Amino acid sequence: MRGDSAARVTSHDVAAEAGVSQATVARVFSAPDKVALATRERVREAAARLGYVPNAIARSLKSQRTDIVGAVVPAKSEYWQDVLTALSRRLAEQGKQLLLFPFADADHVEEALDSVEQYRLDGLVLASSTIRPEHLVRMMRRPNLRAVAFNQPAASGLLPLVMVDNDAGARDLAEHVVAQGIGTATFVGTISSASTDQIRYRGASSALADHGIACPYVEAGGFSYDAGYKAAALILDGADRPDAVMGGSDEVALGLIDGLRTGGLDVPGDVLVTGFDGLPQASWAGYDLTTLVQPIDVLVDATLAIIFDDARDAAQPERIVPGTLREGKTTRRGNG
Amino acid sequence: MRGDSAARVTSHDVAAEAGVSQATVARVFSAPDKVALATRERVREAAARLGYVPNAIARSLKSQRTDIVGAVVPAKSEYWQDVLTALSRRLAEQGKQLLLFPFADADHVEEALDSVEQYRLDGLVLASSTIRPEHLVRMMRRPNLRAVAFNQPAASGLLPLVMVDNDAGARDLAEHVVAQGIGTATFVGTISSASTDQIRYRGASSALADHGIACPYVEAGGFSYDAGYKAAALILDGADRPDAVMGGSDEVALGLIDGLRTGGLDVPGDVLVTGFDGLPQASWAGYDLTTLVQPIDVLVDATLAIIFDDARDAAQPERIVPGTLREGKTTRRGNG
DNA sequence: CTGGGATGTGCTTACGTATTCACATCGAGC
DNA sequence: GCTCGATGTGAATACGTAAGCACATCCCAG
Repeated sequence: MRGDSAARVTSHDVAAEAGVSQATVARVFSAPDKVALATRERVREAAARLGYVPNAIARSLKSQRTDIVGAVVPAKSEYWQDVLTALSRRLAEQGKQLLLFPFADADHVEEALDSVEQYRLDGLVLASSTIRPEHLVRMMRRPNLRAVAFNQPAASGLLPLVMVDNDAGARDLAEHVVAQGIGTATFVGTISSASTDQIRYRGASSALADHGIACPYVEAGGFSYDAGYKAAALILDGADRPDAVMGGSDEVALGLIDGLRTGGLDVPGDVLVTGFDGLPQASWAGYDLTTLVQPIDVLVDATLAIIFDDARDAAQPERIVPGTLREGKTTRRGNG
Repeated sequence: MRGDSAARVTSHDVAAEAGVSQATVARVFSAPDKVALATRERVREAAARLGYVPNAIARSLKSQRTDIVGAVVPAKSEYWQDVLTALSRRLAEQGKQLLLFPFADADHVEEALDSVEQYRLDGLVLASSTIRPEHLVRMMRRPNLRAVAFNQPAASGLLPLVMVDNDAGARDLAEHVVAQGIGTATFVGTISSASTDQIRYRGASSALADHGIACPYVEAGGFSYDAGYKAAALILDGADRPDAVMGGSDEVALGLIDGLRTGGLDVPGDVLVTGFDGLPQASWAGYDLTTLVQPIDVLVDATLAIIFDDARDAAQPERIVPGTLREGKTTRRGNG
């Protein structure tokens, strides 16, 4: 009466128990309508009695489909955690799973991709604008793997691409702060080599330029709250303090707000602040940040559509989805 | 010259290219030291030429090991996202992967577990105190699957268990606020049926009782910032406002702070607030929350040790790890 | 020289399933 | 009563790898 009674039950065992062939058992679980009702029930009962569960590994080997989508993402990031949550939820609805390949920094992407290639995934989401082009090209070359670049402008032309309209979003934010009547502005980017960062800065600075406002670029050096917090010192120490500070991401912007406030400035009284992404935290009452909200569900759906739609011969799709301006109190001048 | 040149390269192809047997190719990739140096290099070169990558699916089928650990977690939660980040990072270091089984609410756990059983995972982390005992028992019964309950006191005796010392942590927080000289307190729990919530409340209220302070329980109704924010109204509307509010989790506590401040109270001037978990956001300067920091890396290591250590016959391990009190300004009375 | 352990490689099989092919059965139409 | 299509089932095979076993070779102690 040891606990190993249920050890390793296979479709063969069920077949013996039900008095049918293994092929019939397999059909009951993968194409039930091809089996007569009476047989089907007999098999189902036998399976239940034995505690049989189909082996997904063996199925994958045979069918060449894993029902698993991989995601290569930075290990630490609020934004990507939100994306992954949405992605895995949507996959679960389709009976598929998400396999995570986190990387600590750009130098470790290589290792993550090594792992990716071993699993024969149905699809791969390449996240983070810090993944280098050579990595993208490598994934492009893998047969039978649909890789999609997510919010990664640099992938344009190399891989199917899904992203929010960073340029338009940055312009919207810039126009919004201009409408508040600012005279000077500074853009605090995340990491200047990131392609999203570049586009956002270009969009914002060019929109500001249209109104005759210059917009120097300051690099926070990371995508994090801490990077933003520290970058606030650069603003505080600067010769002339800008009327508005545009953060390259919400995380940086939230750090900026706290850094500026710690330095004695009032936000939005002394300085307006904007973010980008639309994190949940940006809506927290303590911040109520003006930001560009990414429609994550739409982006995720578009990504999965590219992975699973059978239009294999279609040209490289490129889906650019507009974001939504969220007006918070960090750009509300005065209290009236 | 179509792109399918590299389609489906197997160890047999490499064997042919290198003039050896398939077995030798397999050995080169799984036990290199069993192959003569010259042969090894010849095989490696042939593999590189053909773009061969070992098939993890086939390997798993043969070796009965997937090198994949699953995690059943609530889809939306800051805390669990932090845990998953730590877990996946540590797994990646060991060349293993994390497969995500998120569930929207307790009613959908069943479906997640159905999926879990199909993949022959090396181990499973059962998260969230909202998973019901019957689910735990079900996983306990699966052969060849090491399931570990993570921060889920209710699993005690059913499954190996790893958790922070919720009771001691809650007591520490209570003692700390008592030391600030409070006279009354209220505990705002997350969901009263959650076992962590019960232990934390009991620990806090019993420590307070030792000092003659009563501690009513209020349920926020969720694990989120929003739940905490709304619960603040209950405090504000209450007959006599407590000197201290202890949140059942950091997320709830952060919501509480903003809710109380929106209601016109000063934190910590009018009310002290504590949390529990030690989220990164709790350290943000805008909040600087006093909380109990969970040593997530330690918990994760303990979890993986249970999954991968071969002491299969050992009694159900139960690792209870102490947390650390983090003193922030939300319990710092006065400014001197 | 010879016997025996060490080393390196090939042959073969098994992991558990999905699917093709063949075959048996059955009902309907002439 | 016989043929034909439809339906249900079984036998056999393939997916790509790991590993046990057998065997050949080589080196060194006797």
